Amino acid sequence: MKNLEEKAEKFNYSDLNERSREILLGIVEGYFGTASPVGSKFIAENSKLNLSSASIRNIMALLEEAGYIFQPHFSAGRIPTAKGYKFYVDSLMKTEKISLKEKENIEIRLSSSNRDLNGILNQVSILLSDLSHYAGVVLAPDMSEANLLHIEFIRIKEKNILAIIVFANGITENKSFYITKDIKQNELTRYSNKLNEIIERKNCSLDDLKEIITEEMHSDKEIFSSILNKEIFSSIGNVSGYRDYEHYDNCLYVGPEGDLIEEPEFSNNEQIKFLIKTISDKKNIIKLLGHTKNSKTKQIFIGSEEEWSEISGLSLITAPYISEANMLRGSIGIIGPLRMNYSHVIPIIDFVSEFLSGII
Amino acid sequence: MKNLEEKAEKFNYSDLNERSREILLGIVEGYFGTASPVGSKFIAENSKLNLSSASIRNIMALLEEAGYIFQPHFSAGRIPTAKGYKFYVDSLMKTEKISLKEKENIEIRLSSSNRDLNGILNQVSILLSDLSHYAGVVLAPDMSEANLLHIEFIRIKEKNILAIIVFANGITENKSFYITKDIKQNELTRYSNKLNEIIERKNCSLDDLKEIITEEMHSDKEIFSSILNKEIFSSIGNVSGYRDYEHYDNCLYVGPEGDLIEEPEFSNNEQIKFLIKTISDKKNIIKLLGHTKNSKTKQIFIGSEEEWSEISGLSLITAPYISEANMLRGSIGIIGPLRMNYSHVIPIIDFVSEFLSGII
DNA sequence: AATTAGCACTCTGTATGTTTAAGTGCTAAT
DNA sequence: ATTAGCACTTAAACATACAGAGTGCTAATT
Repeated sequence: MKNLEEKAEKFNYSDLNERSREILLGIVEGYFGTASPVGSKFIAENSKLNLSSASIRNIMALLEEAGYIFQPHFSAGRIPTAKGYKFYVDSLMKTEKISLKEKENIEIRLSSSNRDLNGILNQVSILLSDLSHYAGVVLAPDMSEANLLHIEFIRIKEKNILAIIVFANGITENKSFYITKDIKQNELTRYSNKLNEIIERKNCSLDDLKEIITEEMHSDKEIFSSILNKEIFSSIGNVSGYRDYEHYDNCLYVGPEGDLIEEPEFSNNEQIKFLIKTISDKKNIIKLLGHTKNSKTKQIFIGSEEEWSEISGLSLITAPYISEANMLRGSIGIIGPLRMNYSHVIPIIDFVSEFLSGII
Repeated sequence: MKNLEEKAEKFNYSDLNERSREILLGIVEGYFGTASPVGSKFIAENSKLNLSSASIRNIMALLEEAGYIFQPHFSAGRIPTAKGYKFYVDSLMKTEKISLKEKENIEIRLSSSNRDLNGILNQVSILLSDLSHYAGVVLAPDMSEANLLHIEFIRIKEKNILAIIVFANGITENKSFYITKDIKQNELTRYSNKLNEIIERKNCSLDDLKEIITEEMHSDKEIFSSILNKEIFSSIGNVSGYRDYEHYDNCLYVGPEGDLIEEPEFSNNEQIKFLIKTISDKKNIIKLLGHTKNSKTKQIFIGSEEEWSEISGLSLITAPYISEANMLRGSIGIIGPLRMNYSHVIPIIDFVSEFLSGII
């Protein structure tokens, strides 16, 4: 059938014609509804197109040849491929508007008085799960560039110091560490007073502070020539575990996946196990969310054998959140089946990422 | 068969005779190994008892009548009931000793320099999962009775204050809140200096501090008659979310359940869903861990239809951890199948709870 | 009196064959 | 260019047969 191949070759992103688009849309949305393969008869009866099932079949053969849909077995209907979903999301889908009720829900749940970073991000992951009925995930921001408000050192016991770092947005980080020589509390206090004075004067980030101190060391030798600088600052230098993948438990928040396992694609035992393992393996999800954190726009990862195989059979919708004032960057996402309700989930992701950007 | 009933009636905890004990042990351990019902022939061949399968069958009928074992269907072997497991754990089991390698592993992984409570408890939950190959859970302690080391108030913005509370063990809590009238930073500093002076003098807990302030208010009106006391103290009064079940996300840490779903009891789809939902529903687990937190000893919850039905089909082994010095109390646990490797898991729970008691 | 060999019986799981329903691709007619 | 019609393919549902595991009971044995 050379003819078929030739025709199919023309089916790329730019020039799927109106009829093919309509049929692909019918297959994707039909599959969303029933979770089972969509046949030509169904399309013939349910689409605007006034065509017989036989004509639909001809076009379906083309769409299959071009890689947008496939048959699980010979006499079954069609299911969208990753390419098919992608085309749907990019060109066919009409996103719903987020409802006022949902908006209010989000605002109420994220306006708690708690300003602890852990608490907020954890809450967001749960919120995303609740709203989408899939699994919400949140990647914590790297705080090293955020503006500081206050630093405090407290002597816990001999040679053991606790650093409390408060950022301008009210978010705090604690870090305890050991030094080689004991320092009394009042000396620590003098040191932190000095740092706070610099912070107030210069309105700077942790990274900035490091540089400034190196300069000022010369002018105020009494305080800055001690072991304080070297040891303390190398310890508090890497707050917010994100940089080291060793401690990746601290930088990814995963909401409950309870509703997700009820989806029909997870009625098979192997698939449910793959789902659980995929969600448990934070490394992969961090990697994908990392992509988005460093980009500036929403991204959609559709897992297939060829691309994003680490989430093969699953879809991950992500968006970055950015606090301009503090240079904070992180990302949020929702993990669901390929057959995800994209038009509902995407506005949620958009709104939450925007709202989160505002409050951190 | 009146005879059977009469004999079975005598089978209670105290007087299972040697032979019955041996057979029950054989069934429990046989079932541990194969995950499928154990028949009389298997016992006849694998136990010390030199009896024919027919004799074994007679006793099995008694054990069944007494409720220690049951048959999933007429011509199947026997499976222990919850009562059977309980008897095994209480009277038949010989616990293994924890290996030196495991001990070292635990010590290394819990000796990180990070003194953040979240970090430690999260790490423990993961550690328990890793060691047991089931799901580790950790209930956070209620900090209201722990001795204080330091309190600090920082003005974030107008009418918005951040309280940093450092406990004597180096664990910190942060809480941001709003007050009705703005207070300048230097007044806040004076106030916290006063509190820290009391803390140093009296070596007290947050609850104690509340009382002391009420007394001292009269002697130092300038500081203590302000709105500081009423508003600030009512805000920092309830640290550590444990008391309010609303925020139960903050007080339970659940380790990865990845290995657990590979157990043969979860090959059925409904069971795997029940497992995921049970583990996701933190409320129930908090309730059970709460039992142990307030008791002083290890506890084993064996979920059946009648008892602990919230974890029906699962087993939860728990132990409290207690820091005598700070009056801190919490509990840890491992969730697994009924057919759990109790003799291996129990020493792990014991060691980890003891070690954790030592470091917090 | 306790134990056991032997046997009929029950139930599950697997293999096998049959039927039904859904859906296709192709050809010939419109 | 479209469609009606048809032969073909496959999965799923159902029925049947059968082997295997394990039981309870009875009669024989120790």
